[in-house]
Amino acid sequence: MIRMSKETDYGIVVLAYFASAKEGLKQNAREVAMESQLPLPMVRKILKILAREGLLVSQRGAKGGYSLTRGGERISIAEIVTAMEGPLAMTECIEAPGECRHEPVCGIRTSWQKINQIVFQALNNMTLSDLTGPLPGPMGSDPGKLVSLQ
Amino acid sequence: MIRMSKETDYGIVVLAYFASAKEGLKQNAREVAMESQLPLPMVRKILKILAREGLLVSQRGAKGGYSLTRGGERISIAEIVTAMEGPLAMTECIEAPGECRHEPVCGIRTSWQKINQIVFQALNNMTLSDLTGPLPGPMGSDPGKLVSLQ
DNA sequence: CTTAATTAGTACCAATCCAGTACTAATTAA
DNA sequence: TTAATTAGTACTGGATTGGTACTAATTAAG
Repeated sequence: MIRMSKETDYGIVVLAYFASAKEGLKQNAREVAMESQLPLPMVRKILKILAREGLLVSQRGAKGGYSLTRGGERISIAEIVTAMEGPLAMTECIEAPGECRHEPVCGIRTSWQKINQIVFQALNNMTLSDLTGPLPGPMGSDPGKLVSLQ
Repeated sequence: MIRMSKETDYGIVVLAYFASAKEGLKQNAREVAMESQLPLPMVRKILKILAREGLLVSQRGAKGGYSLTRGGERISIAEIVTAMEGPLAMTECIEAPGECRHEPVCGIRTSWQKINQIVFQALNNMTLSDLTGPLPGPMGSDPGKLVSLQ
């Protein structure tokens, strides 16, 4: 199954929450967990990752917390996915070239790279702001470009 | 990690093999396993699924085997993925609406549907023939359309 | 200076999922 | 009738994942 891990899914939910809140809002893990209805230990784990990867800035100590490093319109979904789970790699041969023992006789590795790239671009064309914008309705910073896909 | 399961990956490899062979070629599981360098039991399993899902036509009994039901240019990658693992669902709430307990308070489910759709369209725009075409070099029935994505 | 609150880092665990295998039944060419 | 082959299903060991626990480092406030 081609599926987002729950961790990544939650990461996007958490970031969408920050993006939809007042610009520059700082909140601690407990507050984020409350608001997003996600388990606190999980939220802690995710916030740490997002801070380490530079999508959130953290302040340690009492009255500490997290806030977005940039506006939601400047954070793509692809970037979040990459932060949570490393470079997008839909097959083993994308992530670790040379390790698949079929690689020498596999005629479609080049094609996998293209498929991977297409999916990446699709995720890269959507931003956090697109998620938190007015719903339902047209979405995306450039919906026309996306729709032209079909 | 957003990754194809090995089963799906192998399914695409196997189908690409059929598509690149002589039009209408019929081969049994053993032959396919030999050619594709994949484990025989796995190949058997995959061929069964692809036949059940209508991408391959099977002939049972001695001298039986499998062949493509259509030309490779009429089989999309999205179709293969769907055959191997059911409808593309990047999150639980896509596959089983109503089961995620966060759904009532989740502000981004509609967006997930759009992301899912974009990825699907990306995979739907690429066919088996695109995989087996001349490599290396430009690929796809309409490379320009794909490239315009960036 | 001390304390309490908070993030950072790491290690851990149970449950689920997945790649791969095994076995039996049904079908068919010879 | 036999041998070859696909159809269907069940099983398993190992990897992955969702989630937790614990300790160290940092900092605001009294």
